[in-house]
Amino acid sequence: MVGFKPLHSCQFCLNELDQFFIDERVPLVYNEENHPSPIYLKRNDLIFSEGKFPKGIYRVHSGFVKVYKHGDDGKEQIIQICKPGDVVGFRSVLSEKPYNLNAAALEENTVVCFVSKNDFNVYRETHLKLQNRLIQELSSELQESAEFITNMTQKSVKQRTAIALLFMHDIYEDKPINISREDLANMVGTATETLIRLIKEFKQDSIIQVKGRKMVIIDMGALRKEASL
Amino acid sequence: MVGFKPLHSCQFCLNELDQFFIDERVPLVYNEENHPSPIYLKRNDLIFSEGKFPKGIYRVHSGFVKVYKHGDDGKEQIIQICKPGDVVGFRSVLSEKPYNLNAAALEENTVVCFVSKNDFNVYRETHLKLQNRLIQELSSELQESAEFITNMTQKSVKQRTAIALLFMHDIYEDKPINISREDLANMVGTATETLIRLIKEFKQDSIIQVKGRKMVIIDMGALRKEASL
DNA sequence: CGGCCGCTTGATTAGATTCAACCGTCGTGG
DNA sequence: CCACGACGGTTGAATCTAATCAAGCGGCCG
Repeated sequence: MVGFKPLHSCQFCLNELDQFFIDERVPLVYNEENHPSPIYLKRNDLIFSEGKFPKGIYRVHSGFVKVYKHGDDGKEQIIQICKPGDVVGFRSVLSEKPYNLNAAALEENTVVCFVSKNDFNVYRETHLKLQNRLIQELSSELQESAEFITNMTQKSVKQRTAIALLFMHDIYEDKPINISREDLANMVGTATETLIRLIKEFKQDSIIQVKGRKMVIIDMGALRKEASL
Repeated sequence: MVGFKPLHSCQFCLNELDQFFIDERVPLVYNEENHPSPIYLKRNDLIFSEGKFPKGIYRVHSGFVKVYKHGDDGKEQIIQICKPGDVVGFRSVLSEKPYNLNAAALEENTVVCFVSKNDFNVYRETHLKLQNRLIQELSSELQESAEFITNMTQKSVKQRTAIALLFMHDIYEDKPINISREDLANMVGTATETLIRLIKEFKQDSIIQVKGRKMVIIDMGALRKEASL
């Protein structure tokens, strides 16, 4: 169960694409107005939103980005969390369809870098290796998506909460997990109140430590157990 | 809400890939033992299963194929339904990872055609247009997958049942929907008993007609309404 | 004819949502 | 400087949806 990838992680460490960002001098990159500067974001600042046509792709420089969808009642369902180095928004560029998701900063002081659709496409079409790598990456993500769907439909809220915590622990690389209860609930796909009660349970069972909004996992084994059964 | 694509449909009507199947003389195609014959399947016969490495791709010739994942408790979650003309199993070939899903015939007398991984890859690498088309297709499917996830997490079982019925109606092209209650429940992600009760409700509300296992939608408008709210 | 499988129904239970209220903190404006 | 309000977090109680358990039905096949 180690290496279990519960929620989509936009793990975009493609050598070929990294090369692209080096070639294009990211992160000292051009923003949408062609100014050579990164984009600074506050918590919940939008990067792109549903229905709009993509102008380019965004690489997370620091902080985290949530990619989510609004349900009918307005509740957010978080589909993926992107961390520094990940690229967000490229699927819509590739599919040539409008965004069907929203992306926003998960944390204060998130910085992303913009690369125009055109620059990306030109590079892409002249680097066959990248094309192949993209096909492989997209197929993998599609495979993971089936995993994710099965987790969401078949696991209990408690299991999903455990999975989300393990995922965030990974993302935060052993630093305390710092995420709003609401965002975490939207990852898990449950009500905020329910999530809080489960966090409390895990705390009482000495599986995690909670200080304010920050959480530290102290018993990985127990949490993994909760996640799978 | 028309054209709403609730569950993944492996809508693989890529001109370039169709060309491939013409070139390769599918459906009079080679099976896994290199015999020039299609594969005949009974209901629930496996086409491929989790953990195995892909040997090639399969094109549905007649009948339907379900692609599903086993949850921890053994319950199936159906991820997609493939109809004649659709291609199944190509994602694992492209990602170069083992299958993480199972595929099986949904109906008696389902026929699929096999094309070896090698034939597919050779063709693919010599037809750049197909490469681009694949990237586009995979990205689109990934976008749809977000839609699907949001539906599964935020909609009620009743709404999801309505969505599944609309989808099956589409698949069956106005012919009566013919699917086991269990399979339908596994599409919706609910217990068989719950599904049956909802079918009964829709029947009592004169939204569908039920004759044995076959179902006909008689009030599309009402069903669409149920689906979205 | 018997037994199995898919389908159906009823009753009970459990898990999660919803509603309501309260607390503490932070930022803003009087 | 303090008061106020907004917001995120937390708790309790009531409600509801859907799962589970149990049982019966009908048809089909061996």
